[in-house]
Amino acid sequence: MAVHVLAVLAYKEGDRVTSAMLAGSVNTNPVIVRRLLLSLQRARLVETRKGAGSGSRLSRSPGRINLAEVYRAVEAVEPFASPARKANTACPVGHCIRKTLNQVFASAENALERDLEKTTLAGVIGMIKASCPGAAKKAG
Amino acid sequence: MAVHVLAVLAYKEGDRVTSAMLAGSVNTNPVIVRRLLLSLQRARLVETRKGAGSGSRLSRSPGRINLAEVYRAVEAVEPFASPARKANTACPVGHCIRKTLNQVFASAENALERDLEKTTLAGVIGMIKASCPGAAKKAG
DNA sequence: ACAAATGTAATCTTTACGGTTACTAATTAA
DNA sequence: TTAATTAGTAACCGTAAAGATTACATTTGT
Repeated sequence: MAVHVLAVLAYKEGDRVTSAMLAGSVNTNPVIVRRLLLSLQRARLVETRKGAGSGSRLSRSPGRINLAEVYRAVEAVEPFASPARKANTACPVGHCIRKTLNQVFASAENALERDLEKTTLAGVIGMIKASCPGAAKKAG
Repeated sequence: MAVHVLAVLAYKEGDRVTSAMLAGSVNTNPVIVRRLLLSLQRARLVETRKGAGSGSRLSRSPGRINLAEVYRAVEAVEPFASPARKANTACPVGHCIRKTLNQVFASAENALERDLEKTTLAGVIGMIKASCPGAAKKAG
């Protein structure tokens, strides 16, 4: 969803867009969008102003925002499940596996982010326009 | 959890291990382990037999099972959230973004799996033994 | 002052995952 | 052949996370 919102903002080329409009595109509720925008603000990806006639816009050009930044901004939980209960420390494997898996998963997540870094928001917009002839220029 | 179970099986070097024993190491319920083992069986990573004195073991040597296979065997949902509701097709971005994001996410997931491929179960066991002096050889 | 937006809290629903119990089916061992 | 052991599986519960919704305070522009 984060990428969707940011893509709309990129599409609007710096115009301020309200959470209600963004919610309309994502087909969700403005409050959901605002909560997401808070995360994106913290990551310095968007700028938001309150008040009449305001809204949000990208804080950088779409070519200078890559999807790894977006991923990190909204990443809620680890992509790999950690068991709810602690492993049995009486078992030698259970006792020591956590540290090992953390290493392996950190490496995998790093590989994921390296790949996401290759795509910018501008790239996403380009792909959308290429794959969808109708998406010419700013509409609703 | 899947990696944990497989690590125990690798640690036991081909001995058959019951779901109750595996559950003991992971500190969970045998039924949970059995459900997981079904996925691993479908992926031809473990062999399981019923009956007294039976249980599960790896169907290949630990050096020939990598974590990408494990990931694919137990992968339940897409790692990237898809919105519950469909995007608003009246918005040009909403209309066409899904296909684009699927491409990007497929690439990212591929990068993830390429990285996981680099680690085998034997590697995991080696890391555990290295990081944890107590994990010498088969205990409980 | 008023209208338009965001920030934010409270609550509800849905979904996924793990946990638990209970039962059936298969296989081994005595 | 009988009994014990073990996996397969269904049914149901509890919990946690994400989104959905409503409501309200706060800020800002006209």
